[in-house]
Amino acid sequence: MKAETTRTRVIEEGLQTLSQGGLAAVTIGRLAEATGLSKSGLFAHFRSREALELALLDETVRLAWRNVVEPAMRNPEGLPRLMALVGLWFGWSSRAGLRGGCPVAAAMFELDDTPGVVRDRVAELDEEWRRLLHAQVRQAIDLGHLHADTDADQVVWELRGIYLAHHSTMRFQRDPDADRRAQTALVALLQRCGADPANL
Amino acid sequence: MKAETTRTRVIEEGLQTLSQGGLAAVTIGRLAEATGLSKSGLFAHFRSREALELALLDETVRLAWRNVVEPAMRNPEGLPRLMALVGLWFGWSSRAGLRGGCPVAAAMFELDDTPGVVRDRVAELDEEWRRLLHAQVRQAIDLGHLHADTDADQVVWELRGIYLAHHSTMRFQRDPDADRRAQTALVALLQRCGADPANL
DNA sequence: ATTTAGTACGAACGGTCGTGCTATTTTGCA
DNA sequence: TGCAAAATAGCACGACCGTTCGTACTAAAT
Repeated sequence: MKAETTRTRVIEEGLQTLSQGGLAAVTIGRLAEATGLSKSGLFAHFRSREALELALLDETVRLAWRNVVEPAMRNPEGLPRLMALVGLWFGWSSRAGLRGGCPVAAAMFELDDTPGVVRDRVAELDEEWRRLLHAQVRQAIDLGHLHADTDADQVVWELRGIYLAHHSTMRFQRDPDADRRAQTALVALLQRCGADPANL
Repeated sequence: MKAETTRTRVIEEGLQTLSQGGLAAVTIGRLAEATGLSKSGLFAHFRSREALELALLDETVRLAWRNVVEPAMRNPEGLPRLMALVGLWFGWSSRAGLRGGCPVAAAMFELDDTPGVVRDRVAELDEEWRRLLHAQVRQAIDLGHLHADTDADQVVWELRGIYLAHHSTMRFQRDPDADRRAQTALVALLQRCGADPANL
């Protein structure tokens, strides 16, 4: 099964391209050249461009899980875990070794009017992520780390806003202040929900 | 000068395409077909694809100015004008007659790793917009509508986050709750800066 | 030892892309 | 009304797109 090696190489290379230039930049020709394969040789591994894109999304999930979710889950439930999760989330793609930005965020803006299987998958990932965030906020509320009347959905929504602002500040403006600004916004959001400032 | 008419028609059609599918979707062939021109006939108006893209960005600015900035400026200085500006900003593209999302927001995510004149222009627009927002926040502070120690840059940064979250909620998830969530976040942000709740 | 499956290649397909060059039509003015 | 100029069409180009095909070579299964 030498294919596994090759496939992995292709997907790793493709993930970098996806991260830097979005889905549109992942063409079979360029990917073949970058990996030293022929177009048809590479194509045989996926049998369609759509399948390649889905494979790349899957790999993105695995990467994010390893780099964000798993380490965050090692923290105690409630606010500490939420803080860890969000802290690992913001800017995770560079720490995961990607030379560009978050593939899912980019895909969301790229596909907002392009129906299809890939868009559907991205929507799924986004929803799963929101659910994960929601669960942590919920737990923080239940444990009394946040006000009982906190609107968890609103908190998740605003966290996404901070993430997107961080993403675009970092990747488009290339302003490293993004981290500080995001941290400030995060602390303000959680304090508004009654978090003890000492735990932020 | 029949050209003016035709050019206007092309740009209007192109703006819809740009709004719905991003810069990548604006191809000379498709645009020619949509306007009933020949590829070369349309091409003659702009002499390069880059020039066409820049022309579309210019038109976006004119549209945003008419639909967002001008009406907002008719409000009294300080917090009222800031509130009007932000209110007109969120979701402005649909109210301006575009069938898709904000062209600038989409371009920012599309071009984050693609250097060139177009990217530079988008960066300029983004910066000008932040300056405009900043000026309004600044004025609200000077007029005592917001706390004197308010960090105007931070406010602008978070406003952008709310805008992006609103944009993606509306256009990708197609969730009309976006308006309510954005309003909630906006009110919270301004209250944190000492705005009188009666004026929100 | 022979068949089978996996892996990769080169060539070619119909399309679309942006961009030139040269006609032809249409327009606005003397 | 005639004519120069402006506006548009027609056609061709090279490049790249995703995809298919036929064909090797290799490793595993029979």
